Amino acid sequence: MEEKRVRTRMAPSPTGEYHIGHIRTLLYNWAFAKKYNGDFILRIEDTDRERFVAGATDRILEVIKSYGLVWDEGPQVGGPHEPYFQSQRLEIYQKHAQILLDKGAAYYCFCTEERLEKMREEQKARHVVSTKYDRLCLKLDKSEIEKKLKDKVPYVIRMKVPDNKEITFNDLVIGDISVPSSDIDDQVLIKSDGFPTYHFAVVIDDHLMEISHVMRGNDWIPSTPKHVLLYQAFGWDMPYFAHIPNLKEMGAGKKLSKRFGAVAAKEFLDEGYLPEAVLNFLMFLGWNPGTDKEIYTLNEFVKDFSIEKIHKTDLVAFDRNKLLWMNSQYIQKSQISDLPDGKAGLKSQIFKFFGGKYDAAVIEKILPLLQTRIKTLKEFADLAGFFFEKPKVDKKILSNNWKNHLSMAVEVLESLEKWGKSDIDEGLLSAVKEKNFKTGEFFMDFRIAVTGSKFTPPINESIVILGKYEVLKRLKAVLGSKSNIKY
RNA sequence: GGCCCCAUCGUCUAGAGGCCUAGGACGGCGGGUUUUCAUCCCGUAAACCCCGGUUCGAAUCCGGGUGGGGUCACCA
Repeated sequence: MEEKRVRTRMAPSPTGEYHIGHIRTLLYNWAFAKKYNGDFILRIEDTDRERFVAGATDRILEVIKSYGLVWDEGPQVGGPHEPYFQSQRLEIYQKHAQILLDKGAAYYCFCTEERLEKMREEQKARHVVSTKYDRLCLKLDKSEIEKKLKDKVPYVIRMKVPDNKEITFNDLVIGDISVPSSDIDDQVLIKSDGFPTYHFAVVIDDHLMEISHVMRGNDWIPSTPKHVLLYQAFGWDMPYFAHIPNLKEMGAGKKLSKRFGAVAAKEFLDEGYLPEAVLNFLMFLGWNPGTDKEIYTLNEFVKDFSIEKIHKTDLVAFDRNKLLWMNSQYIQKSQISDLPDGKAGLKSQIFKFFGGKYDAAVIEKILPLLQTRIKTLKEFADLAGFFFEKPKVDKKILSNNWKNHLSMAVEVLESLEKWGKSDIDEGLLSAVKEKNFKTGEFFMDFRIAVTGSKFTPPINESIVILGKYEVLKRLKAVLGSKSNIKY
């Protein structure tokens, strides 16, 4: 038997911002295709004209690219199965609906939404276990149908679900799943606006685009039987299905919620997370190599990823704490300068993140002091602000002895001939000893006077970069405003 | 409610009948290094949902219960 070429896909709907969970699913699909030298296809499922959001497609495409993931076929790049927008494939769906109609596997339905609503209410009132279409229009004979069609009565096309059939399919991560056909509604295939429903379009496109593996969130499990039925009605081979655990918020709640932080894929980037770090974090949400290795590049992931290793579980918590840790790992290990291959170093990333607000040369100089202290790019501003602008100093947080401390610092630093770290260390430390200051207390006052903060990078190393003139200016400014106080 | 799926530390997970006194990582706690904050290092607490069965032996297999989740649209 010939093995099918591996082709996976991700099919976003342009109904809003791209969710971080979608990036995770996309990543798995992408990696699986790459692992087997297959193709990863991107398809836009824009069949819902009511929820359609203008510009959403472009934004989705942008985010995916900003995470460094690329598709082999799809929008912008094209491919052998164009078009990749479902809204441009309407005739294809119509044609296939006709095939099913001819086979008796589908039928016209002229019921109005009002009637369907009423029908469901009645079913509920009678405590029917699960509401389903009552197949009223299945009783229509040919002439009635033709007349309604001729009169342009709005209609949908429904799938005719076989009676008393056990629908079984194999899921690569879950195993065999089977559902009685009596539990499945006569699904709408073509909506009254002529557009296909998701269930119909997805099956046709996956088949036509020769998708070999369908990997998606496990919330799709209940609708997979509908798809199976469609494959069978057409007489097509089914792709392999693999349903992966969905993401949930830590603690209370289920879905990821804005209440707990970023949700949209783009937000994480805006908050100063590195794409590689987010991806690395995402890899482990439902998958594990079975070793202790946790830091993974994309290439390593492609190599080690396998569907067998996907965790067979229901929900996976999105631990923002661990993401933060992961990001800090990547920041710490980042090269500061740009790499020879053109990959942006930490310096460039920070420069870009803040839109050029901070001078790149200064960023480069101070980064060694900050690399172990920032967990996101955004935090750079909090910790490094004093390098770029004069801080506000709250004198209330200084020690009682602050004036003596700062006066000594001015005296010592002013007399320094060389402005190296060891010169500063030695000068200050010996003076501290000589004057019998408490080392910690002195340096804290000194730190606050120069930076305005109690938590900073190493102070002596910082002032080396800040420069003698600037440091003395800051010390004198703090002293000066209080110099009229005499003891 | 019907149907479907799931069940190991707080979290992500390792674990495919004996290697489990259940391992790793994040987080927590304690300590060390340190002029602050971090980093780094060391240590520590913390889990097999319950009940039956199979077996010489079960976190691992089977059954039931309980709990959680998903889904039941002319949305995807």
